[in-house]
Amino acid sequence: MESKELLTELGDFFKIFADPTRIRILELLTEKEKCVGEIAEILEVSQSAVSHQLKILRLANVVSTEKKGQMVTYRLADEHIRIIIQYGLEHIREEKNEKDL
Amino acid sequence: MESKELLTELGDFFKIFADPTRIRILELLTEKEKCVGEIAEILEVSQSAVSHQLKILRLANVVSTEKKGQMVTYRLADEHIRIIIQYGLEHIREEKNEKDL
DNA sequence: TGAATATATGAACAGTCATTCATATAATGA
DNA sequence: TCATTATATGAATGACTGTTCATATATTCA
Repeated sequence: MESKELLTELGDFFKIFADPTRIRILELLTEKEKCVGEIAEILEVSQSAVSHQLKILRLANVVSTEKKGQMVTYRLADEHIRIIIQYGLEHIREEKNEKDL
Repeated sequence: MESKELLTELGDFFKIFADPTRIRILELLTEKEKCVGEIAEILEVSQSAVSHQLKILRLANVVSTEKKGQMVTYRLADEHIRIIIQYGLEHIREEKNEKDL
């Protein structure tokens, strides 16, 4: 059995993905890096809300940033993030299929 | 890009794992099925709190149950759950290793 | 330098959620 | 049937969190 502390950390890690705005941002970045304004426009979420969520993703080391002039580009920090999202999507798609039988 | 609705569902799915008590229960069931009382005792969480969380896991189809007399045995519903927990654990272990360099 | 654009952030508010407490339901055994 | 044991659940509460609004910071360009 893993320690309570480690499992709490694991819970915190999954918390990152447990919000519609954040996971939409991450899935969007799966395709290609994007700047804040683009993300806000594509997802139709206010610039402020996006920026707040990006900060959370940044602090969790789930995205990395690069400043180009006055714009800031965000991208996924590593391949794990992509894989976890993909696996989660597969899971709920299978769940949906099972319901349809 | 996936639909807003699907990604919100995905967020809800990850929400299941985003709580210390729930993920501790799930990780405990990774090893072997257990009844409510055992779970509460091992994790040192009140019977009521465990039962409330088990209900959430049940409704999310993440665990399944079997009643034996007055006891109710809980087990992981499918292999996906085990895999997701394992992958998440690997991720945060790697993260820890990177910090140590 | 001043205006415009891009991003970040603090405070406040509303909604969500996990635990506790008390109690209900259900099954067993005497 | 009555007491005991195992589990479930509703209400209340405190804590947490995502968005909005206003504003700050930083960069570019005229």
